[in-house]
Amino acid sequence: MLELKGESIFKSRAYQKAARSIELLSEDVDKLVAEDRLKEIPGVGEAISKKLTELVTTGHLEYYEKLKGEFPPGINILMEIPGIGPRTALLLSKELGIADIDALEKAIEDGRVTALPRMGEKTAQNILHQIKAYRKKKSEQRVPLAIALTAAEGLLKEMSAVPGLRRLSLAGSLRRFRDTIGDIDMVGTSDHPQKSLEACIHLPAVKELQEKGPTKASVIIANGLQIDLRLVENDSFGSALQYITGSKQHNIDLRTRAERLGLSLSEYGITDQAAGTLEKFSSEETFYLRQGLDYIPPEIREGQHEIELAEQHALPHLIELPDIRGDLHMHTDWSDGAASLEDMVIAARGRGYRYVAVTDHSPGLGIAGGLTLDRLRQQLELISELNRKFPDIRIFSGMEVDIRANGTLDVPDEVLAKLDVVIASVHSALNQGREQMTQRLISAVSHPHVDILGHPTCRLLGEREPVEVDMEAVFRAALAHHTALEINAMPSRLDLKDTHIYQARQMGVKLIINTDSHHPEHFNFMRLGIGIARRGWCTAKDILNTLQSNEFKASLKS
DNA sequence: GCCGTTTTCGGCCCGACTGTTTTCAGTCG
Repeated sequence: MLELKGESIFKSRAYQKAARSIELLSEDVDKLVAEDRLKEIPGVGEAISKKLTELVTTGHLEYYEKLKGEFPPGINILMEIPGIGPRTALLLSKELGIADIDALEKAIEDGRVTALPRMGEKTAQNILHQIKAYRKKKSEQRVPLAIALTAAEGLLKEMSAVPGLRRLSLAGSLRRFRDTIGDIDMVGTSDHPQKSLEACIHLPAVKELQEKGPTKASVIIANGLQIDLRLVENDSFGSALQYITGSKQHNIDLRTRAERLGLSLSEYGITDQAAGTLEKFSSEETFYLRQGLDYIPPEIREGQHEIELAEQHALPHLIELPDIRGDLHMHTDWSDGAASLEDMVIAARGRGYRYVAVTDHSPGLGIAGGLTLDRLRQQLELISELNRKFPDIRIFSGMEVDIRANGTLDVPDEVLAKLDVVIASVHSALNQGREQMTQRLISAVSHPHVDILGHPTCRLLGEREPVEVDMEAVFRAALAHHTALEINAMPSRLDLKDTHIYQARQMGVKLIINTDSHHPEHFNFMRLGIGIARRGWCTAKDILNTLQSNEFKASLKS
């Protein structure tokens, strides 16, 4: 609305910057308001801090309501259509009185839109097309990371056969391992960019062409995902990959800093502004190095304080997949898993793990074939037997115990005491209020036999919102009782999420990355867990299952 | 509206693609 009003573009940009900072915050805004610390948020100054305070304390913002009153209704809705920005929205509203998408569709169909200045037939048809896509997309929204990753890797394979293509990499939010993905960005180099691009848009996977220029094309693939492909000269691959990987805020911070050094950054390289010369970079490492910065891993390029630390050579060494020595959450055909206990152990062993925990469901989850205590005793015998059979991997006994609505566990203490690893998780009564849920999780992590809190917020990406809970209070309790919090790497969960991981790690809470495997193939999910742990700035020492077997056992509470 | 080893005023990342005009505005990432 500020843009429509003709206010300085930098004013609306300031609000956007502040909004992004708040999204990345690991603390509650409410808390910062209460403690009068809003101005610590980058991009929040006097004015925005006042407005945030009003919004948080009253649930209402006078400034916003007043602003809204100055415009015809529906302008914001029009701007949700790709291709319609503030100028076009205002034009449509002022000239034709259009206030919603249906009216816009009608106006295009009867030719009123084409009659406007700078609006031709093609523009009108494009908007019509975008309206259809928008209506479809509204129900789909962003796609979970794993789905986009699988699609992207399939596509990379197909593209490796395209003639002329040399280097090719994923970029954008997918490369940064964000938990949900809007579209898939790729960067490549080619000896014949035009020809290669042409070949790419005709790949079997491509369903629809969005746009295509000499160096860039956008297509839609079969599952509805949009792919943006950019081709550059081989010499510029490093700067292009960096630029397209983002994030937006990271790039703005980087370029602002470069400006002070007399340098101008673009996807083509670095221009020395005094000399007017362009220097090209074929790798990201040299691109960062030229600016006096250490290499910054994609997962933490979010415009927090990564540039400052890269400048001081003080970035942490983030955890990597080979650091993981065991997986402590899996299900077998004793409950709802798909494979036998032995096959699951063999799969874990095949990945080079030194230890695993067998954690089938407890009796409370009848629906998931939860183990009766009698069956558990039988399983413990089998585990002893397999421990003798496979001396090169330690098999811990365990259970994923259900946290009842009142915070108690559905397995007696004397049984839990016999197990090596106890995970406690919420599976029911997910709609409890914040107070009650917080108390429930605190009871669980405070329990003397609970080693790990499983999938703490119970979210399912694109399906179910996280439970209402004061995570910081849960972190404090976990810290006090030496209970680890799980980073559940199942594609649909990724729970804890990145900002929670960041906060928990800073507080000193121990974390553990588990796949919650129900099938031997599921152990592959570990790399997703690693990705979001890296987004939370985790090093190997922040994650318990990087420890050696004996050290790991010793680190557990029980 | 924010922010400061150039600054409390005057800057604010930079370029591609489309469509409609004939040199560029609007939008997007």
